[in-house]
Amino acid sequence: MGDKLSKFFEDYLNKEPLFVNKKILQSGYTPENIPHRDEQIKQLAKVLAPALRKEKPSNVFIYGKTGSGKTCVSKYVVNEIYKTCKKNKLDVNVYYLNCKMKKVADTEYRMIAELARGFGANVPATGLPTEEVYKIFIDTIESKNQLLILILDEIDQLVKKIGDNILYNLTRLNSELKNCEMAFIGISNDLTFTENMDPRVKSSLSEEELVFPPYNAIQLQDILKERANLAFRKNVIEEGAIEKCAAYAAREHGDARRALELLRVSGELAERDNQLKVSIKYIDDAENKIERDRILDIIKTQPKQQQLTTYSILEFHNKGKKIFTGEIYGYYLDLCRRVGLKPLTQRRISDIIAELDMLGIINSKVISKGRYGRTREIQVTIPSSNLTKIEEALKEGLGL
DNA sequence: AGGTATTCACATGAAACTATTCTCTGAGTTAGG
DNA sequence: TAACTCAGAGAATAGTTTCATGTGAATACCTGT
Repeated sequence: MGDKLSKFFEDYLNKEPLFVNKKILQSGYTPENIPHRDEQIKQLAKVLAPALRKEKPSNVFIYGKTGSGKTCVSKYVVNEIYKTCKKNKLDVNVYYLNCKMKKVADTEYRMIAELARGFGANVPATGLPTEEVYKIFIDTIESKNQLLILILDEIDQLVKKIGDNILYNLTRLNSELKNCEMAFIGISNDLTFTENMDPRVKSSLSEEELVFPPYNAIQLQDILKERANLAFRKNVIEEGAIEKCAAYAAREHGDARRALELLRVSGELAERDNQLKVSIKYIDDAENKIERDRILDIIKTQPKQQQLTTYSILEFHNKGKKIFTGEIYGYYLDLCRRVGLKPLTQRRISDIIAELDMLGIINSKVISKGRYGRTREIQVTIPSSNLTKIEEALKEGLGL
């Protein structure tokens, strides 16, 4: 037994890995070269250029679907500006903030607190009035004469959640600052985002606008090839694999992030199977695995009540009938009794079902059954190959 | 037959409540000078 | 008297409950032919 294992490790070590540098395919990586975004880079650079003379550049709004290079390009350009400024001893600072990150910047308080922390202040997670946090933030940045460039990624999410008040406050802050200035780069996935926003905020925040079109399959191929060259050893990718990755991602509005993830996971799977090459079949496997892991992760980290709801839905799904809210609630009540949990109201379950829909675990649509009322018709979108694993995870989590 | 009115079974919204986490403040306590 | 402790007040936030209102179309109910 021990022999076998040590041989396994031995083999593992001697085997040439497929990857040279896996980091290059991971999502946080900012490449040196961004193909097919020259135009956008140039435009953004043009807008931000005044920063090099320490004048406040216009605020910019960047739109585009997920994985169209928004974050990548803005980080890249801003970083270049930062470097140049440092070289010329200009006090220009940049800060990147992702507003969607749970528990970090998804409320007004947390966002300002996070910004303040980013510039060195010490802000507690709770307990202070929001006004106070604003003051701390102002004080910290005002301690130096500087120009700030703030990248607010995915603000549409934040605004959707807590309103556009926060943006108004931010832009207004600028006029209260004596010592320094702030420029904003807002990044949004939602193209219609500014439409129902306070016009005052809109005009001051989106003085300039950039739209990132989605990549097409050919462009995705270029991106993948470039990164694959850096990330993998030479010639480990089978002919056509890259093309397939690109095609899959292109099908989903040209999401480069997805394409890269697909390629990375394919590589990981191939490596695990001791293959010398990443063959095409691994891409299908990878797509399956990504989806399964995503759902499994969501479900495992859900609170018990959500798990119960999900479980109820899956049980009904197995019976192969159409599923409606009322049935689920009934079954859910039953489950609660069995597990010994205090059941929630139907109102709440209704919301939970809507949340599950948002997460892409199920597909629900509101229909009217005429005389027999109005309800949600629910469909499970999990492919059946993944269903059993997920059910088991649920059962285990619930102790059933 | 054709047109209205009902009605069902929830959806959807808003507000209020609960519980938790954390700060700040000031009263009371302690220990050293 | 300075330093420390500790309870209470006040904030932010997540997750719910309560109350109120909305709604699409299958049926029930008319109506005049």
